[in-house]
This record gives sequence, structure tokens and C-alpha cells, in this order.
Amino acid sequence: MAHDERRLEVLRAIVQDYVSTNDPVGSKALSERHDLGVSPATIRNDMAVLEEQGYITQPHTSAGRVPTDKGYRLFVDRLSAVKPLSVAERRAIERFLDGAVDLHDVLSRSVRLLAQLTRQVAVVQYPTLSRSAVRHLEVVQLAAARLMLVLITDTGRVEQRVVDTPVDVDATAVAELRTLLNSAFVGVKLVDAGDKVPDLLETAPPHLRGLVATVSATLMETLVEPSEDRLVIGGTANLARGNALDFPGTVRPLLEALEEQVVVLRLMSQVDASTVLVRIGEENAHEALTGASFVSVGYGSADRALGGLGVVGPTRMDYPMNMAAVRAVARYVGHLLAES
Amino acid sequence: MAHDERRLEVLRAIVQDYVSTNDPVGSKALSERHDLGVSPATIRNDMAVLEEQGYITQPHTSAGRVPTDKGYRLFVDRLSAVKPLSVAERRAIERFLDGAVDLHDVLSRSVRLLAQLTRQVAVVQYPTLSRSAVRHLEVVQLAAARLMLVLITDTGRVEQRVVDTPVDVDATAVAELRTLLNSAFVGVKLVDAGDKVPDLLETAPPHLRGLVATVSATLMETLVEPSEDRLVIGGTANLARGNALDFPGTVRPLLEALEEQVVVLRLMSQVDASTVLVRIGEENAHEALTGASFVSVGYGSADRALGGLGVVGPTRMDYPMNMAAVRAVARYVGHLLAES
DNA sequence: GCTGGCACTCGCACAGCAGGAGTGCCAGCC
DNA sequence: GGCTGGCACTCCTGCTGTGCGAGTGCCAGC
Repeated sequence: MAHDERRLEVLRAIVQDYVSTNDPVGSKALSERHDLGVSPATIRNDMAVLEEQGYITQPHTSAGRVPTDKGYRLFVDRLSAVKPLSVAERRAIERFLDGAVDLHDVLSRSVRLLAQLTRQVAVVQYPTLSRSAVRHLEVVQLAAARLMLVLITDTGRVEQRVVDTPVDVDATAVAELRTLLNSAFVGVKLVDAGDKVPDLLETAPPHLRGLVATVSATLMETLVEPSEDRLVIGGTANLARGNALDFPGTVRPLLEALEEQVVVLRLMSQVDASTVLVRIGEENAHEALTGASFVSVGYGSADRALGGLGVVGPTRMDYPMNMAAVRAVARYVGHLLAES
Repeated sequence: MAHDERRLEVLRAIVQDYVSTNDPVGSKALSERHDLGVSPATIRNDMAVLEEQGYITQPHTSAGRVPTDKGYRLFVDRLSAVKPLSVAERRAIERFLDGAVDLHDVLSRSVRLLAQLTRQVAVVQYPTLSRSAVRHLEVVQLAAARLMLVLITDTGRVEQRVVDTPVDVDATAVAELRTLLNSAFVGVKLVDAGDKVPDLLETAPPHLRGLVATVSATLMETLVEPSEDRLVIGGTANLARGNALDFPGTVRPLLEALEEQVVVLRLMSQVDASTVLVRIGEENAHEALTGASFVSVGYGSADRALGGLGVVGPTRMDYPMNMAAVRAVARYVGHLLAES
């Protein structure tokens, strides 16, 4: 039916106008700005239907319409094409990210870049430990009975732990331990590392067995502990822009939720590298994120998402643009990490 | 003169009342809430003098008085006693920081703790590289002609760099390189590391000389580069609290300045571990920090500040409390880092 | 099924007004 | 000389009421 067709066209127009003007959009303005081929009165009828179906709503009786979460959802799913980035934007990404010296540098540049491109709050997750593999394990002696373990993953992430050993150890024992640990764990994915421990204990020479047991216990703690996943957040200043317009009351609960990290990490856990995930308003099922949308995607090679990154902003955001930016940055970060 | 004495007492009362109520304070309210022993009329005379001297001002003709930056300065310098933390607060610090597993954990817990105690934005600087000493250098082979250097400082900070070597290297060369580097640099302060390079190059066996040169070049780059100083920021949600009252316009410029990091790092560069530094409003000489005060102190042992930490908030803040909290947390962080 | 017309609703901005807090000044008192 | 109570004055704040405009829903006509 050409009928329904036009109604969707009206919804798309409403979303676009509302996103760009931040004013509830009325039938007259709509017919002027878009070539819908029908009069305002007809649009009004369509709007009444759209409202009944729950795609739009009016803030008060005699105001224009505003999309609901459901309306944005339909827009994202069916009405928007992914907007390719401009050449200038692509160039900006390269210029911004090239020259990063280490993992932290890559991620903090990414977060700044993303915040700048989208003018939203950007969030980048460190490569999840559990999905990485061990590149190297280093053992450093700090004192007679105190060692420092340094774990380097294939994504360049470095974790360190101090271990107090049950007995004093000497330099040769440290060297043996280092060799032992590396031969057991290098190349092993961290999720699978636990399975290697019994083996390791068996093959370890008797005089090292106690030491190995203590050290692997600490190691497992480090590796398995998923709470250690870290986030880099940037662009919070963008929240103070649209101000009262975008968020009910203040941005405070949102800032708090972002600092909590847990909330964002949970959202991040669902991403994969192939599709951009969009969660709109209430879909986030977290009070503080009411009125906020979350656009995210995984980075890393297609078969293996190392972590996620994305942006958080008002539901009234430019979805096509944000989705494109998030995807482009994720791809670039994936490349960078793959080659290092 | 008992005269001046009382006038200062009035100033102190004004600061205290204004900080706690956030309303310009009038002579009547002042005489009711404080035991100044004189009538409102007398207080009015004192206030007129204080205003003439620039310590207080009135937002508009018929309103109460508000302290100026100069007034806060006098208050901090001469009128406030350091408020000792409550037992509960001390206990909270210990509970919060004990159990931190590594450097990043210590710092991110500190920043959250500080934000919670003061209800301001908290800022913690990573131990400055240049002031630390080398604890260990690790060399990991990534590919035939690609090595990863991992530098561990005595404060637990870990830095890593990837180096492409001019020629392929084998495992024994890597081991030799590791020994060489460690014997040359362990225990050396990073600022002094540059001086060791010529020595190192001379003593290196000829077949390693090229390799050593490349590697030390990268190393120096890492060490000398002071821009790599990092910050952890938390509690930005506290900015959205007092809202329009505390900051002119929005908190946006402040958030931007915080994310810039450079601004804060410059302020941090001036701290030492013995005295709490307070910069009030205009003293910060940075536009975005107008209306903001910065309370900071160095952490580390008395003779050697490793880095700084502090809080940023409206000039209208509880200085004695914030100073006490900042100092207490800095001490505790200093202890933690000293023993690890 | 679309369109133009029309009456109606309702938020917003602005003006006007009363109330109140706070001040400065002055004359008197200790 | 310094403190005090009294008093007139200022000016912000909050409230109310009104006009305006945008936008709607509905209806009759094409």
C-alpha cells in the first residue's frame, strides 16, 4: 500500500527534522521542508495514525510531534541508510590514530576521535583479557620472597601482579620459573589458561612445585577476574551541550552510570565486530540511561571481537552518522591492533 | 586591634555560611547564626569595610554579601584550621584502598574515593616517569626484527614500546640485550638514564652495538617524553550537582579543560608532598577554570613527590574539608606505593 | 482519500505587582 | 569613638494575568 509507504516517509521526515532542529515538528513545517506531495492536513492524518501506533508523541496538546523510542527503532531498522563518512572524516581518522605508540595511546586517541566526530560521549573498552592470548609472561624479583608477574597479551595489554612466595627464591629459580610459565602459557587464550595449570604442576620439577602453585594461583585470579575490564571515556563535555533539552532533569545520573563502568561494560559485552548495535532509550533497561541511546560495535578481526567501542548520547541523535563513525573507528582500531 | 580582629571573624563567618547555604549572606542572618557579640548594624559597617578592601562583594544592590577570590584566599591562608578527618572517614580510606592489586587499581580507587569524600571532581596523576627509577626492563621478541620493550618502574608503572630492529635478531641476542639493559639501567632514575647511554654503547659487545643503539634510542624517547604523563579523573557527575549556581553558564568549558589534561597537568607540576596547594578562581589563570578552585598535593615520600592528586570544584567549596581529604588520601597512596 | 477551512487548545513570553530581604545612613547612647 | 536601633530606600523574586502563535482535530467538499 502506497498508504503505509507514505506514513513511513512521514516518520522518517519527523525523525530527521527533530534531530536537526530539536523542536517538536508540526505538519506544516514538515510539508514545507520535505517533498511529500500531500498537504499538511493529510500529514496530520498520518501523524494521528503514527501516534496511535506509538511511533510518535506530542509533549503537550498543541505542540508538534516527537519520535518515541519505538519510532527511533523503526527509523534505525528500516528507514535509514548508513551514511558513508566524508573523505575529510576518513582522513581525520587516519591522521588522528596513526602515530599511536602503545595500546593505551591507541585507545585514548580513539576515544577522543570518536567524541570529536560524533559530538557525543565516547566509550572504548580495553581488549577483553579473556579473549586475548598470552604473548609473554615475565617474572621480576622484587625481594627475596616477592615477585612481580607481568603478563603481556597479543593485543598489547599489560597486566601486573605482585606475589609473595611461601619461601625465598633465588635468581636461578626465577629464571626456571619464567621458562616454565612461558612454555606453558604463551599462545594460549586466557580463557583456556586455567586448563593448563594441572599439567604445569605435574611437569614442574619438584623443587619448584610450591612456587609454581602460588604463582599460578595469582595468575588465574588475574586472568579469570572479568571485572578488571577497563574503559576509557571521553567527550563528557558534550553532555553539557544540548543541556536541559536532551535529558530529563540533569545529566548527573548519566555521568554517574558512565563512571560506574559496570553498566557500560554490560552493554559492551553484547557487541560483535560485524554489526553495529543500537540500543535506544528504554531498551537499555537501566534507569540512568533513560533518554539515552547507545551505539556500539566490536573491534578486532571479524571472527574475534577483542573489545567494544561506541558512543552514548540523547535518543535524539543522528543515528546514521553515529553508526558510520563508530564502525569506521572500530575498523581502524582493529587494523592497528592486528599489526602491532 | 580588636577591631580588625572582629572584621576577620565576620569574613570567616561569611565564608562558612555562604559555603554551607549557597545564599548571599546578610548582616541579620549572620548575627543570628554566629556569636559575634555585636548587632547587625555593626556587622554592616564591617561588611562595608570588607567590601571596600575587596574581600566580599554583593551580587546586586540589595542582596547579601558573597566572598571574592581574594576573600577565599584570606580565609584559606589565615582563617581556617585544617579540619581533621573523622574516624569514619579514615576508616573509609583504608577500606577503600586496601586490596588494590596494581598501580592502576590504586589510582582509580583513589580517584573514586576522593570524589566520594569531597563530592567534587577528583584528579590523580600517574607517578611521573622522570621521577621514578627503573625496576626492570624486559625485552620480548615479537618477530624476527621486532621487539617489545617493557619498562617497569619502582612505582609499579609499566610502559611499553615496540621497536623495529635494523637486522633480524635471535633468541640469544635478545637474552644478552636484556641482561645488558638491566645491568645498565636498573636502579637508575629515569631523568638520569640518558647519561648512561654512551657508557652502555661502549661496553656493549660489538655484534650487539647496532641493536643496542636502536633500542636505547626508543627507550630514551619513552623516558624523556614528559607528555606521556597520565591522569585519572573521576566524580565529574558532581559538577552537575550545584548546577547553575556554582558555575557561570555551564560546566562545559570546565569538563573540556579536564579532558584536555594538559591544563591540569600544568597545575599538578607545581605540587610537592609537604604542603597542600590551593588555587582559587582567577589564580588559575585559565579561562575555563574561572569560578573553579583547585586543591592539590603531591604524594610519595616527603623528599620525593611521585605525582600529584587533588580535587577541582567551585570556588564556593569547603576548603578545610577538601584540604584534609586530599592530604589524607595522598598520604595513604604514598604509603601504598612505597611498600609495593 | 485528499484538501482547505475553522474553531479550539495550550504553552510561552512579557508586563505588572506585591512582598521581602538587605542595605546605608543617621541620631542617640555608653 | 564606637556601637546600636530605627527608618527609608533599593532591587530581586515570585506570582498572576494576558496576548500571541503554533499546532491540532474535525468537518464538509472535491
